[in-house]
Amino acid sequence: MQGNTRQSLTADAWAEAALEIIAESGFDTVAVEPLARRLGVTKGSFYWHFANRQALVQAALEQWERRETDEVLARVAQERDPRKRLARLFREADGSRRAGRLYLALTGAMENRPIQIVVRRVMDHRVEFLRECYVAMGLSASEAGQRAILAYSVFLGTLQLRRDAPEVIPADDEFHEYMHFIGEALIPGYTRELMRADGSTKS
Amino acid sequence: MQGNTRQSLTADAWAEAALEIIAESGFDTVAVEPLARRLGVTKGSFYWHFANRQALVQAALEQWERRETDEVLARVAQERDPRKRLARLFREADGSRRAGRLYLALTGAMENRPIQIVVRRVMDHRVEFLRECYVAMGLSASEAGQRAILAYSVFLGTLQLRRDAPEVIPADDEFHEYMHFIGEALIPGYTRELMRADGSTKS
DNA sequence: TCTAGACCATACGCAAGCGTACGGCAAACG
DNA sequence: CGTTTGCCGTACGCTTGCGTATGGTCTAGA
Repeated sequence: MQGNTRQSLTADAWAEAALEIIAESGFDTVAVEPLARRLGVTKGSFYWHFANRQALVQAALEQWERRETDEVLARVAQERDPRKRLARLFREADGSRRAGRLYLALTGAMENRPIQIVVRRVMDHRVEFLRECYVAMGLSASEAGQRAILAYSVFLGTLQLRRDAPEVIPADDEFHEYMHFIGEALIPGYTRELMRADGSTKS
Repeated sequence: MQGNTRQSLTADAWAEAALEIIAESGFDTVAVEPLARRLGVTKGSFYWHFANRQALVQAALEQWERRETDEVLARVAQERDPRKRLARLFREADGSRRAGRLYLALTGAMENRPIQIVVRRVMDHRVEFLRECYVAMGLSASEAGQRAILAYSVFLGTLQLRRDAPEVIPADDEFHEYMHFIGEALIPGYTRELMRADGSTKS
C-alpha cells in the first residue's frame, strides 16, 4: 500500500471513474474500454466487477445520489432559520464546479431510463426542500410552490451559465453583490433578515 | 411532384433532419446512416451533398441560428415598451417545445467547437437583448446586467424543467398565475405596467 | 506446499458508423 | 439521339466499442 502500487480495483472505484467521465465529457462517452485504459487496466477487470455497461451506470448513479444530494440537503437542513437555510443552500449549490457539470450531464441524458428515475427523484427532493423552506417562512401553500419552482429554475439556469459562459457570471467582489441580488429576488424579507444577522454580530 | 414522390434531396433538407434528430435524442445521436434511413435514402446521397459529418453539423447550426434566434428577437423587438417587450419575450420563449429541446441539446454538446461558437453567440445576443430592455426601463448599468443574467437563468432553468419534469410547471389556469408571478419577480414595475394596460382595454 | 479464489490480460466475434470507390440511371441539354 | 451531370445505390475497408471465453498470476489459507 505504498506509493501508488497497483491496488486491486473495487466496483466503487469504477463507478467513481465513470462519474468523473460523465462530468468531463457527458454521459454517452462512458465506454468500458476507454475507462479501463484510464484506470490502467483492461476490460478483463471491468467484466469481473460488473455484468455489463448498464450495471456500471447503475452503480455510478447510486453513488451519486448518495454523495451529492442526500448529504448536502442533510447538512443544510441543520440551519434552523428558513431564510438562512435558503441562502446557505444557494451557496452550497454554487460550491463544486464538478458537481454542477455532473448534474447537468445527467439531466442531459434522461432518455436513459435509470438516469431518468434517479434524476427525477433528486429533483423532487430538492424542490420539496425549497417548498418547505418557503412554507416555514409563512408563505401560503401555492405561493411557496411557485417560489420553489422559480428558485429551482434559477439554480438550474445558473448552473448552466456557469458551465457554458463562466465569465458572464459576476466574479469576486461583484459576485457577492450578485448573490445578494439573487437573495432579494428569491427570498422574501431577505434584506430584513440579513440586517438582523448583521446587527447581532456587529462589526 | 405529386404525393410524396421522391424529390431530389437538398442540403437544407438534410440539415433540417439533423436538427430534428438533435431535438429528439441529442447531438451525438446524429449519425449519417440512420439519418439516411430516416430520409429513405442511403449514404451515397449524403456524401454527395456534404463532405463529411462535420459539414452537416455546420449547416444545421447555421440554419438553427437563423431560424430560431435572429427571427425571434427581431419579432419581439418591434414591441416598443420595454416591460411589454420582456413579457412578450418570455411568452415567445415558452412557445415551441421543440425549440427548447433543441437549444438544451445544443448547450449540452458544447465540448464540440462549432457548437460552442454558435451557442455562445446566440446566448450573448439574448442576454444583451435583455440587458437593453432593463436599461430602457431606466435601471442602472450594473443592475440591468444583473437582472439580465437572472432573467436568462430563469429562462434556462424553466426550459430544463419543462423538458425534464413538465408536470411540475403549473398548467392551464395556474400557468397564467405563475407567469404573472415570474413577471413580478423579474420585471420591476410589472404590476403597475400591467394595470395601465388593463385599464386601457377595460374588461 | 498445494490449492482455491480473486483479479486481470489476451484474443475473439459481432455490430454500428465513417468515409471512399465506383457503378447506375434519369433528366437536361446540345 | 447521344452525352453530360446531378443524384443516388452498393460494396468495401477501417475503427471503436460491447460482451465472451479462456488462461495467467498472485495471495491467503489449509
